[in-house]
Amino acid sequence: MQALPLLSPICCGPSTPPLDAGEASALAAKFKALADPARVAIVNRLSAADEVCVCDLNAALDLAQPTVSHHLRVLREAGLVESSRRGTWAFYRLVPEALEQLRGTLGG
Amino acid sequence: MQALPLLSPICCGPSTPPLDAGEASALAAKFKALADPARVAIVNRLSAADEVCVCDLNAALDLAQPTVSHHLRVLREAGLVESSRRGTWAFYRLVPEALEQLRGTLGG
DNA sequence: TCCTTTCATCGATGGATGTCGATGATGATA
DNA sequence: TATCATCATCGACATCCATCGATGAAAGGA
Repeated sequence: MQALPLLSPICCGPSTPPLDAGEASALAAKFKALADPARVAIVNRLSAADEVCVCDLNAALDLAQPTVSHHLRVLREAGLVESSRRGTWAFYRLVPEALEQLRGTLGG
Repeated sequence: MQALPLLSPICCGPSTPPLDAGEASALAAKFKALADPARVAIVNRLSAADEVCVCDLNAALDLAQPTVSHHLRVLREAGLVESSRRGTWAFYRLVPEALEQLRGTLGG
């Protein structure tokens, strides 16, 4: 996928078609992954360490374990985080490039 | 509101409380405003001009007029855009500081 | 005054989403 | 093997949200 500047003028005259629907949807999907307080909190915690055990998130988030698992899934499917298992534990970490791309989208 | 780095380590030990719930909600609310393809497309169009007439958005977006009005309201209440009326027409423009703050939130 | 245009609001509806208890899958341990 | 801990999935439920037709408000023109 190419760079997707929202603020850089890749368009528009008054009759120019809007941002390609597929690109708009893809971008919206990533923003949607950040559109929940619990997921913002998760990303915030992940940003402070290389990886974080799900058990720590469960302890920190004041939400039921299935709920945390659901939010992690949303973030994972959006490509913002990735996970790996070591033994019984699952560890999650950010995908910095994904956040950086989203950041680039916001201008600059 | 202070800077809200998601990627900058303002926290966390394993037992550190998560990002303040209020701040997480406020941030999530702004991301939620961008979590829809139509609103991404609107912001994209606004980013290409100082201001855009609602009539142009109606023409460009392939959505019913009340739907566009709804999305503009969401963006307005999130503080990402602002509007003014001149005669019969309403013009919308971005609030660059709001987008810039959101951008700062994503790291960098 | 009457009509048209522009835009916002209202009300209804179908679909998406957050939440959690129950259950399942997998690995560690005794 | 039996048990326990960790985490994902399932199913149900309540709430939120995108969408649109109908209507209202405000301004301009005939």
